[in-house]
Amino acid sequence: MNKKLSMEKLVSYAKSLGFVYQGSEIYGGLSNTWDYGPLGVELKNNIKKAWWKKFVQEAKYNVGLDSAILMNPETWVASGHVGGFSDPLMDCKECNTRHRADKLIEDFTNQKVNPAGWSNKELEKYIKDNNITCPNCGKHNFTEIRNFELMFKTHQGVIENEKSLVYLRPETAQGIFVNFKNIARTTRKKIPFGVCQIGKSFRNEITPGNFIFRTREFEQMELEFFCKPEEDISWYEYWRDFCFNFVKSLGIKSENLRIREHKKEELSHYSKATSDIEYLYSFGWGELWGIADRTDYDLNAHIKHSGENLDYLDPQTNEKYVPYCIEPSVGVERLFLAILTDSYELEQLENGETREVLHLHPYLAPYKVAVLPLVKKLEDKALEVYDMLRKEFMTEYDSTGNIGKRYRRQDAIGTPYCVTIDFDTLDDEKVTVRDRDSMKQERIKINDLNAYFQECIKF
RNA sequence: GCGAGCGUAGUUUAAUGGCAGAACCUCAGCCUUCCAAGCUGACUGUGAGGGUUCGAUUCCCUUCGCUCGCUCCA
Repeated sequence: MNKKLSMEKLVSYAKSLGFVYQGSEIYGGLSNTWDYGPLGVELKNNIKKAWWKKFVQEAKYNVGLDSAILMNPETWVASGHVGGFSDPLMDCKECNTRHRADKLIEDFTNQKVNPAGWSNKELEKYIKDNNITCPNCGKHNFTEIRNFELMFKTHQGVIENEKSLVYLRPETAQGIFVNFKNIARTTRKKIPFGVCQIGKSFRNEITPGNFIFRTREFEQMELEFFCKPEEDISWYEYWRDFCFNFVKSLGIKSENLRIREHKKEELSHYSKATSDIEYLYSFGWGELWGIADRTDYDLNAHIKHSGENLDYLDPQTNEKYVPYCIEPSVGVERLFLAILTDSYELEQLENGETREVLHLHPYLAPYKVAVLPLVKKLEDKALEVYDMLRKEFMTEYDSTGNIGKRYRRQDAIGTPYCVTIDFDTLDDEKVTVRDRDSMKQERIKINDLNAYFQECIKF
């Protein structure tokens, strides 16, 4: 049975093999940034490729998009990200707990006072005048209110006085909503249809952490699926199941996955229904994929704010309406972490030794094949095979140490197949193909290798 | 951001107010005909900055980073 990797072990494993390094390490690092090494970037790219294949190429309803990270700031006013989402927080200096100023007042007055819309000065004054105490320790000794701005800000324009404030997008979804009309017109798609996008997003999370699970810079893979308002629930269920099956098809074990339906109280302001696909990470169950029924909230918000008409005209019924939107949204890094955690095994071998194996789906594996001469004398022939294979696949070549050691090294980075050149190869043009999971071996003609591996790594 | 804890080679660790040691990894050479063999050698470290001291990896301060807890997560 697969023993769960501790996060500590996973971090050093990922680092020492070249999957994930700490960001800016030689300068002492930068909080919660991680760089993807030669193996990490392959795995990450393969995850994205797999998603794109299933959600864009194979799903007949969907098309792709790559919208800009920097958007007109009005976008974020319309979406509600600017304005309603910076919370006035104050810390109790006595017991070091943190509280929302408006909530302190509401609780203190039993909802008789509604501080919504108050300025920070007003909130602070009310708390001081009424001697509101900390609900945790009962003392009255707070810091000043600090607002937590969750969006990254920067400026566009090189000349100081022409600089205008812009934000780094906190979600890719809005890029899709503002292009709704463009896409509907140019693709001639009819409802229902969806738009897929992979891209970086940025959030000033207050509490990042758990390795790459929550970072301030992260990559999302989002689908915004537009449907008739009355069909939202069935499409919501359709995509939830679609996503769940996708995760399983990547090789993640079912017992480490579950679907959790959000209760009414936890739903966000825009959502009618949400479920999370959760994975059992080393720190416990955590959200992997969120599937939300965003209703017509976003398109309506942009209609109101921009004044543009984003109605959809149904060509059959001549009916005009604003479509509903189902959003499955997954973080690439979270999927990466789940896959890495799930595929790791410290296997007990019959001879009493152990080997570390990453049971990655061959489609996801950074290297598909490793070419290994049995001994150094066979390098010339091995390099010929290497030259041939690396035109088709990510291929590794290794001739150091003994053959067993090289097999183990490939097991540890998840390479599904090793090709070994031995002395018989020189006579019969056949090589030994060794399978990572079963450790079984098979003789195959060099000329048949490309076709053989092509079949093996299918997704 | 606050509180607590922690930072020694790529990784795992030992030790010390007075030469920082090991294992694994990596690299080179020898050897090696299918699952981490062996031999020889090499590289690499006290997170950063400042202070106390004859001398600091060790004590003090600052800072950066990591972990845990609290608040937040559109």
